[in-house]
Amino acid sequence: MPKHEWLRERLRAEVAELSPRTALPTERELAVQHGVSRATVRQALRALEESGAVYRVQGAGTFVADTTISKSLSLTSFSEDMDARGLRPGSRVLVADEVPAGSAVAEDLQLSPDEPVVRLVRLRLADNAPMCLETVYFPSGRVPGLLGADLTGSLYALLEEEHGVRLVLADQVVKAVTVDGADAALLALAPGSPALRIHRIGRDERGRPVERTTSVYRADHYDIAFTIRRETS
Amino acid sequence: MPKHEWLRERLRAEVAELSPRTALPTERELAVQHGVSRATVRQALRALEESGAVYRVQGAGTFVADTTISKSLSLTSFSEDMDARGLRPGSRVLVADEVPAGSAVAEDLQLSPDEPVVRLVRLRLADNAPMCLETVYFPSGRVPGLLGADLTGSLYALLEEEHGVRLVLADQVVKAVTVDGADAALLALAPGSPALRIHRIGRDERGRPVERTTSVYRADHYDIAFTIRRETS
DNA sequence: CAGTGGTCTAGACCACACT
DNA sequence: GTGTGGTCTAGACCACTGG
Repeated sequence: MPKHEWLRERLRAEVAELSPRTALPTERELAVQHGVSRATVRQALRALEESGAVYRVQGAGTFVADTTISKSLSLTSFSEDMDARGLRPGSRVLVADEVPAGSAVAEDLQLSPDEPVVRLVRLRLADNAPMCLETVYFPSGRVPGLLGADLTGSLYALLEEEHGVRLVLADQVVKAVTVDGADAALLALAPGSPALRIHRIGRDERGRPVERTTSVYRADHYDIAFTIRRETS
Repeated sequence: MPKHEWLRERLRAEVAELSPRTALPTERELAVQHGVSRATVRQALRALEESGAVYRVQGAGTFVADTTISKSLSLTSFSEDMDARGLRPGSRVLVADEVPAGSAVAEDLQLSPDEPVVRLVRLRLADNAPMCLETVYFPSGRVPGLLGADLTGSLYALLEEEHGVRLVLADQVVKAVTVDGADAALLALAPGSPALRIHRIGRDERGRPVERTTSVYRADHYDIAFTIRRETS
């Protein structure tokens, strides 16, 4: 483990025990205390600042931040998301097949409309209650044999372990909708109930699209909480 | 202007002209070319990587990223948000007064329930059409004289210029709702229409809460688009 | 294997905050 | 003024990619 990571985690633990607005030792002191250079200290502190654990004031010092939600929005699978909320994730696979991409999917995944894609429609459960209706498309070429695997769990783990596909980036669009008809019935909602629709294009480390997901979440049991920062102008 | 910022903007402009996956010069070459040290080059490249303009592969090089939406979600005012969408922002002030905080507002702003807060309810317009219904609370002590100012424009600019309050951080919760009654009428929507409710606690550079806003956006004309990253594990 | 980005060092000077 | 974080340098070694 690199020194800056080690130091970051060590400081993160120490900072968690301190009161907000307490001053940390100076960067030069931390460098001496932990036997590293000041540049390494700064790399560790930069990460803590980005994660909202501390703030820095030029000329004054580094201080413990006020307690906040401070979950920056990060790319997670449904399973991970539910785990973080203390709910047990589950799945009911409604559709699992291979179809031509079609124009909309092809555009999102940067394919030709007649190229094959794996389609997966799942009802996602939290503590056995319907939470989200999810439709996922993958380029067939990136996930050979996927349809033969167990599709009830986390696809992200499956993608990484079985197909060497790491999702590291995603473009998302969040919108409010109302659900009707079959969707409402599947989600155990009255027609006209509000829901969050999240459209996502997941990408690998090189920015190539590898996943296109549309999720519809029950509004009564789901919201999105996160911390945002102002652009440094 | 620091060298790393100058270099970052210079590289950002150059990168914009190149095709995705084109390799940039090596860090050592860039250092020589621009007469700076490699550490400075790395600081500039790190910023470009964070903003999604390039990606780096250890052992291979630095490359131009695929074109994506790549707007990381950042803290913006309604006015700035509409400007970015090419719409002309406007306001109709419905309420502007001072009231006791009450328990809910007091908790969010870390005040006592009987401390005074400035309350502002505004119908926000985009190209003169209703877009969003917004209720804002400020601790009165942080914004003396605010009620006497022009409240139809950007509050963020007003806060910074008149009161030295810089919002740099916000905790947000996004939820889907349906609107009814007076809210629906104000937004020119049929009762039962979907809407995005955004609850925000804005904070200054030290993490102290200075603003509490609840906004209800018309779903038919508003969504949230942004790019997220996977936590580096 | 050569070359890349990732890490780390020891030092210097600057801009800013506080006293 | 003194001390802080912010910037910058020149150099070194490591881990990884790719021919």
